[in-house]
Amino acid sequence: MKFRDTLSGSLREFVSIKGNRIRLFVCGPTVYDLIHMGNARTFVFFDMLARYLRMRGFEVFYLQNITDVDDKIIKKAEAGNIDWRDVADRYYSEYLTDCLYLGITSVNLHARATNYIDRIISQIRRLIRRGYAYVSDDGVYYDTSKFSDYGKLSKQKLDRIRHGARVDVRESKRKPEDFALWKFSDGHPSWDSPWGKGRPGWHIEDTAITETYFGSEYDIHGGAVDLIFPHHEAEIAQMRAISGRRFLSRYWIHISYLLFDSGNVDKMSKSLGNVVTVRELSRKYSGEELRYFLLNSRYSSELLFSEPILKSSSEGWKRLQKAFSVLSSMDLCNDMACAKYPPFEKVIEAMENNLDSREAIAFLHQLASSVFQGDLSTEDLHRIYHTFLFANGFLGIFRSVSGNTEMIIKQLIELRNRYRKAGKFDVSDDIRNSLMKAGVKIEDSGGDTTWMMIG
RNA sequence: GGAUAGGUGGCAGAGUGGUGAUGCGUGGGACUGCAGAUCCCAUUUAUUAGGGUUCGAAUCCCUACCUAUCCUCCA
Repeated sequence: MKFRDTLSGSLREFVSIKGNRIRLFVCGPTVYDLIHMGNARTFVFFDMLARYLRMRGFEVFYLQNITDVDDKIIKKAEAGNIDWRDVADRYYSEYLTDCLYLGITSVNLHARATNYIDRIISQIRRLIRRGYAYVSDDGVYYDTSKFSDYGKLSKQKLDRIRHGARVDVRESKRKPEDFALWKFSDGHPSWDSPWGKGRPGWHIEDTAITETYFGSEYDIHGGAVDLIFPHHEAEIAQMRAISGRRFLSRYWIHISYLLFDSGNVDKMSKSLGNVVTVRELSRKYSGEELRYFLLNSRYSSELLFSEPILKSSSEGWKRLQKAFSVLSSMDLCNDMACAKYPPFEKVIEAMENNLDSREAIAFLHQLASSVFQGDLSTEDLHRIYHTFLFANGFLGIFRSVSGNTEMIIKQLIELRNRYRKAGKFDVSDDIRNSLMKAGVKIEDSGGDTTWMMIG
């Protein structure tokens, strides 16, 4: 398997550090608001990656941090006159709700920053001892001039950077590119430290968390492209200064932006105020539809979003979902591992080539067409069904229902067809409407009636 | 000013040297109690522009223009 690695800037064959065990870390949200589709793109992608790796036989420990102490959380708490912990708790739980909706099931551990204050302090102490950090009048800062590889990930040449291009430079820093490890503060929240009361800087929480579970080096670090500089640059500087190793993470995967076409085309972000939340969309679209839209693109390319675009994507999703429903109702072998009918290699080939989920989806569409065209051998049908099941294991784009529900639906459809044959269309239409209300869409074609879960 | 990724049909979006995937949309036909879906056919010269390399370029090189993003809030 190969994918684009940010540090080397090229496609690299993936080799794990320790056999079939993979340690994956992905930057999670700052819990001060609901997540939007741009956030979802990153989280859905890494969910797919973790699931895929597991299906390929790797044992993946997927760790994600939750930033639960941050200026934005504090600001929100002050504005609403509530405790900052309540803000963090609430939006953490909203985040988990959205993840559930999006079918994100692969994270082993969500690590909340405030549970790792001791480790954060320990890391800062080690950085100061090794001469990589200094105490200033408003906090403890990392001295970037001591770390020669600073800027390597983002390919920035520090002498060419325009300081303060967007954010004012603090005078308490020795160099503009130095970053805060600890911010002095008496208010809430604050913790005691050897240098004074305060709260951690943003970058140090991640290395504290990864060191706790992974040690100083691990396999894959993921996030969106806006975290490359300075966040991930800072993480590398912190951990490598402490460990003396060549790497923090062996591979870096960055997800490109979701652009929002709302008249102007910009990246979707809270600070630009052009967000569409997952919660909002959940009223009109299923989590599977949203996943389909997000995974039907290459992670390394920008993806354009607008409601009309999502809607047309959704039409494509319905076609695939229908094919899946048809296959599910055909009484085919359910055991994906069954050696007699292996899934087509094409799906794996697509994924091995830079995690190209959109190529996998395009192939499923080809299979769907052949299913609709008919004239397939039983063996082909088995293999196609297994390919759908296999792909769905990591794509998570198809809906299915429990055996009991399925039985009831089938019986209702049978009943409806009896009324249809008898010409009692008012009754049969009532049954169809009732099923529709329950999210079951049925269609008559030829002599058969097919059904699928929608909405 | 520096850096990164791009510019492909009406729309979204693949494709790194050998007539351009896939989905949506549009027009026509078949099927159909209705609805919907599906199938068939069509959408006939879609690769930002201009140069260059090559038997051959969306793909490699150069120039220009354009878009998004980063340069210490950000998924």
